[in-house]
Amino acid sequence: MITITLPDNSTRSYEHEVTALDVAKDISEGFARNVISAKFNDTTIETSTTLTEDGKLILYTWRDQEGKKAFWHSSSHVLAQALEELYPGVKLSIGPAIDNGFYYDVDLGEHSISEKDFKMIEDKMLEIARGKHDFKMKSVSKADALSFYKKEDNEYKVELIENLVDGDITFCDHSTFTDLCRGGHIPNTGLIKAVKVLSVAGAYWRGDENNTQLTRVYGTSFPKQKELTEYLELLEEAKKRDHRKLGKQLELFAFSQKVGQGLPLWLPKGTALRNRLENFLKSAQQKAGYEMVITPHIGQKELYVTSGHYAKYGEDSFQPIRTPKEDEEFLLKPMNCPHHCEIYNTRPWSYKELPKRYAEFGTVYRYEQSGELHGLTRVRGFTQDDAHIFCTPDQLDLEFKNVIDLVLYVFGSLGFENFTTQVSLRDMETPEKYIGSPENWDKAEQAIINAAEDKGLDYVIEYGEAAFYGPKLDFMVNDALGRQWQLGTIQVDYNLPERFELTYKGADNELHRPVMIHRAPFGSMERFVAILLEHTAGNFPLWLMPEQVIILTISEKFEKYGQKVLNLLENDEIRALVDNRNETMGKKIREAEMNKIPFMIIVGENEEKENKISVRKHGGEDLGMISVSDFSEIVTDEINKTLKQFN
RNA sequence: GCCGAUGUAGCUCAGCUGGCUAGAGCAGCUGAUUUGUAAUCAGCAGGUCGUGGGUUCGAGUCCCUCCAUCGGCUCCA
Repeated sequence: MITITLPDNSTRSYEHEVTALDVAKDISEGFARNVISAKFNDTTIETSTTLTEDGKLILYTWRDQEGKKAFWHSSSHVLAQALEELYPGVKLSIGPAIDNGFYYDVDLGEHSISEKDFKMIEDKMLEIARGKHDFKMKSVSKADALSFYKKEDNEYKVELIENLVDGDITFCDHSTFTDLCRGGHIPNTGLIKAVKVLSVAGAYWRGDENNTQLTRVYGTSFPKQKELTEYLELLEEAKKRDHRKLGKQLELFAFSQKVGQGLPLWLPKGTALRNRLENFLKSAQQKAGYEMVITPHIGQKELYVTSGHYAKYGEDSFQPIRTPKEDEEFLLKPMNCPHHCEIYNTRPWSYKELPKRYAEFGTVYRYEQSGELHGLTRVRGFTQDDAHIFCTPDQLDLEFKNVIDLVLYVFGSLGFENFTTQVSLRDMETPEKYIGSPENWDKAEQAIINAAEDKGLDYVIEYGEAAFYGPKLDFMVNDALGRQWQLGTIQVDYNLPERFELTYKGADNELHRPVMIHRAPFGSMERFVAILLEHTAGNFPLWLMPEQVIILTISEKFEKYGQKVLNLLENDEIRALVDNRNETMGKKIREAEMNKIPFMIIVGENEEKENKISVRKHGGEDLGMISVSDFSEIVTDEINKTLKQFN
């Protein structure tokens, strides 16, 4: 007699042992047909797995994330089989499910795959899928598993198996194909009705660039052709929100081969937008007790030797600038903190004067590897909305929490609701990557976790993601294609204060070390604007829009009236321009729509006669004929709705 | 940096297996039109086909170098 508990806490008892699928059938035949994977007592199992003891069973369909995972994991097996058949001698390594599909890393040996081959791979996969082969798990001894892959001369699988415990090793078979596998499959290959090979890329074995580079084949699959088509359409839609495309279209920023790669040029409209963002943060920071500072773009090499940056990045960075003087070297600043430390050091401080909060929109230069550059999200010259807070250890907790509030205020004002917070800690396995004492690291890491807890943030901990001088609390936001980017960051640092010998006089009349918080709510102006573009598709909050209103004259005869309206709007600090070109209304509206201008004002004979304006919102909504002052009120209200004051 | 792909006018794209002065739409300029809610009409101008080299009687098209861009990997102070 075994008792199975379902997610709704209902239970079902059976005289004999049953499979997960049997339980599904017991619930309903229709449901059972849709069940593609299962978990038993929090362990992923096959739907065909026999349950021999009491426990909690969760059954998944395609609608569940776990179901999709099993579906795509199974699809990666099919991909691997197709690759084995098409490219004899191929060596398999790993092939997991990912967010929207799966990949398989393979060593192709002599072969190579390019886009031309995708169709052939897809056809082969579908051919295998149509065979409706069952996925069957079997236990294998470590010795047998090793000899299986040694026979195939597959050093990757051998390495994987060598790290596994004998007794825990399982293979999965379907059709003529066998793979080392932990399990979690759909019942058979026949459920896979639509497949798409999306791209090929190089990927280092075990993610280490010193290892062989394998070929990674990305794909996705669906139980229905229609769902694949919809997914591909979604990808096309996302491309339209690509900040690189919108940035060009809306004339916000540009790149020039002559200037150099990764060095963005901010165009007038982009600069207007960026300045507005900066002013927004400046005013919040002023209220939060920050003081603005300005520091040079270069600093003596010695400055970065002191900070530790030179030892860490010197070789792989922009090389020192030489001067006519022997042995004199300057570095383009890769960050602002050393400069701010030296500002702190210009005079002695009493604990009564702390915290000091130095803020600077500081432009920094980092020699990112060429393959990593990406639009405005990863560049070689960028401006951080940087600040460094120097405080006593007692003040750290409150200061850190206040910074969290500031970041949340910034994100809220810009409509970022779907962000995730990540506590980035050091990797204990590789202490050589970090500077500073373990005690200080412990303190800093604990301070961040405490603050995140107190603020009720829903955070994930990532080990090995810390900066080399300290742990971080990062605010992550996705771009249009779902790639995750770090925007806001807050970091606790006990190390630079030591390296720069920062001190303050305590109540005990002794010198003490301050603690330092590095923080940047936007992260960088470049990346922030990029992600904001992708989120809003260029329809920024009204207060940020470079152009809020465009006045369209019906014909050139109404230019005077258009100018009059413009002046009235300017008096109310509304940013407007007049389109008095000799073009049709249809064309002017079309262009204003494409330029994403939030409000279009149409002026002609009727409006002039009644001393009013006709208003059309971006997107087509008609607000009818109203007075300029009523319109100003509408604009002001909308701005006040999104732009709250910080306090 | 590594793997794979791409690079034709300001923008978006055609140009088949190498063959006569490289095409289109939009944008620009000129003129006509004076316009009522997503493209008025006509004309003109605009490209040493990313760069440098090679193969060939002949290269936008084939090969190599470099540069830039795109998708990944690694990296991300």
